[in-house]
Parts: sequence; structure tokens; C-alpha cells
Amino acid sequence: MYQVLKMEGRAKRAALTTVHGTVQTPVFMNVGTVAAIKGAVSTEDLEKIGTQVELSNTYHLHVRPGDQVIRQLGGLHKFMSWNKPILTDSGGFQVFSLAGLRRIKEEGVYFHSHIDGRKIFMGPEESMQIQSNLASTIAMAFDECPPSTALRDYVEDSVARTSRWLVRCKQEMARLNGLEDTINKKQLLFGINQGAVFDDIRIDHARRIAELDCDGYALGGLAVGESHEQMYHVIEETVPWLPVDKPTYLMGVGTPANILEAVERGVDFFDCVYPTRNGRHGHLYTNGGKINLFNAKYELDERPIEEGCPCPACQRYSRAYIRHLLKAKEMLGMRLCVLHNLYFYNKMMEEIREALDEGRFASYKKQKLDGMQNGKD
RNA sequence: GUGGGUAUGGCGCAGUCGGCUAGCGCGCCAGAUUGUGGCUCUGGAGGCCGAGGGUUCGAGUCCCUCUAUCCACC
Repeated sequence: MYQVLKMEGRAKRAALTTVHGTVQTPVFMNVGTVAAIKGAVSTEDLEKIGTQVELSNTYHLHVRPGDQVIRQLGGLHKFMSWNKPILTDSGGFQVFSLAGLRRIKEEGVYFHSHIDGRKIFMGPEESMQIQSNLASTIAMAFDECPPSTALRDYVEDSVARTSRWLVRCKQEMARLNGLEDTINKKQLLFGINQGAVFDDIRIDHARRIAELDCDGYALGGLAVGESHEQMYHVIEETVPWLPVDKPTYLMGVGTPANILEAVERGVDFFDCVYPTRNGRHGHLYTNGGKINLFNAKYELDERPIEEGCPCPACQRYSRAYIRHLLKAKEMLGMRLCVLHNLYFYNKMMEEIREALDEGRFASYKKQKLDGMQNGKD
């Protein structure tokens, strides 16, 4: 059940109750593609840094260790010892990101595994079956994510196909949720809006999928090369056509500034590899903007990453020490940086929720952006 | 002491029969990265080529002396 608790303009403060607990939104989902947050971060760590939802990937887990293996082990929650919500991405994005290794047809997509090169077929039904085996809390529809540079004709065809795929996803998910031996019979399904940067295609698609009564809706195909202005414009134009009483998820986005802008435009679910990937590369988020711990100026810096930050890294380690760990390629360096970044993101979302609760999101957003040098994080 | 080898940016090296602004890897200094291959990419700084002399239009490349260092033998 999804309940909108408060609105400020189009910005939503809501709560999504699932079989794995309630998610307070707006929320940032922490990305753990292969059922692991990269950087040696454990589920215990996630509990400490305020993670509400973990995100894993259908395609990656299908390839290794195999969704049948995870099913036999009782599903993802039991497998990775995480009892809060998990969202699984459908594998659709891999159609886009593994371009060159795939062939898209009406029935689905033929891939080559990036692990061993073997040929794999995945269509809407297969994606739902895999996600059902994984038994995630929320499954994503199987879609195609065209590049931002795709021509209008291509995008129209692609979006039409994604719509047909969504119908098949819904039917298959309903069937799977009704089976006796399905692990999570209340698995939710989010549909995905596409249309590149063509407003009319986006809107037409949004209206069409809104009628299908999914459990939530995502904006896909953004932050794939277009400008920030184009992305904000698409969000602004599209979100009003998606049901306000359903979760709205902006896939793969983004920087703290991107998130603040999107919350203002009505988005309440996010995920992004930035805090984890950038953390592994020593790029750290602070209220004063992003810093690169590899920079020589931190060699003798005894301060924590961020003064006053209660995260496990800032509680007891200096920038100088963490910089040394990173340069020495010690795992602990990456781990501490990833923990800090995820804490920063989770904390920012908490602040956003508080601001919305108190009806002061607009001023919070301005203050946060100003602090981060007007969003140049 | 004798014989042989080697000296080129922080480290390891390439430089063909002498020929334009001396390259490469790592490191260093910066910058990218948006539903993740702990990757990758893009820039940048840094060298009077061990020292001195000679041959030549021209020497990192050839010759002589010296120095340092390595190996073997005494």
C-alpha cells in the first residue's frame, strides 16, 4: 500500500508498505547489482547507515549465480541476509548498456553473457520469472532503454514495443504470484516510461501505461547523455501524467542536485551508482560539495571527510589515512568511502523527508544546493 | 687488481645503418564517469640521455679519458 502523507507543490512525502516493511519516501535505493554493495559493504553496514531499500539486478544474478540457485536458497532476502525491501532491475537496461552484445526482437532480447560469452535470451516473461525466483519486493518491467541520441522513428517503435512488453510483464507477474510455490506472492511490479527526450512520446506512453494499474511507475532512459536541463524538462512534463497515488521512480539518477530537482518535480524513488562507484574512486560527497581524496592537498589532512558526520568513516578516520588506503589500493579505503557516500545520500533523503513533513522543502533545497556550490557537486 | 657488462624523467626500460620538437610502462598531478565489469577514458607536469673531451653538417647512438655500479676471476 502506498500512502501520500503530504505534498509541497508536486513534491511528495509518502510511505510504501510492502511484505518486507514500509519504505519512507522520497528514498534513495542503495545499489548492490550482484546482491552485494561493491566496496566490501555488508548488510549489517547497510542497517547502520540507514538504508531502506537494496537494489539488485536481474540480468547479473541470472548469469551468476543463477536465479534457480537463489530460489533454491529461499530467495534474495534469505540469500543475502537482508530482510528489508529489495528492488530488482529487470535486465532491460542491459539491452542498452551491453549494446553490441545483443539483438532486440519482438519476443525479447538475445544477449551474450559478459561472464562467459554464452548466448542468453530474455523477454518479458523470462525477466518476470527470474525476478519471481529472486523473490524481490519490487520487480521492474522488462523494457528497452534507447540512447539519448536515438532518432524519433526508432524511439517510437521502441516505446511501442516496451508498452507491449509491459502488458506481457503484468500478465506473467499475475500468473507467477498466483502459483503455489512462488516465494513472494505479493511481488510488486513497476512499469517503465520511455521516450528519450521527445515530450509527446513520453506523455503518450505515460498515459498508456498509467491505465495498466501497475504498483508504481518509473522514468527510464534518462541521464544517458542528455543535458540536465533536458532531463528536468522531461521529468516535469511526464510526471503529471503518471498516477500521483503510485510511487514514481527515476531510474539511475543521480547527483544530489539531480535528486533535489527531481523530488521537486514529484519523483520519490531513486537509485544511482554514483555514491558507490565514486566512493571506490575516492570521490566523496559532503555538504560543501564533492571532494577527490586522491588530490595531493589531502596528504596531511587530519580532518574527517566531513566535520560532524556520524558515519563509520568520519567517526574515527582522517582524510590523510583514507587517502593513503586508497592509494595503497587497500580494500578498507574503498569501504570507508562507500560507507560515507551512502550515508550522505541516505541522510540527505531523510532531511528531504523531514523538510517535506514540515512544509519547508523549497527552502531546504535551496540551502542544500547553495552549500554544494549551486549543485556543482 | 684483471676481464666483461651497464649508465636515458621518481622506478623499470625502448631508442634500428649517427638525422626533424628523445619515446613507452608504472608512478605522480588533475579531470571525466548517472537502472555498476573494483573498470575504463581524457588531459598535464617531469629528462642539459653519468662527467669531460673528440670525430661529424649533425652524437642518446661512433672514438678517448674519468666516475659510478653490477657480474666473474684473483
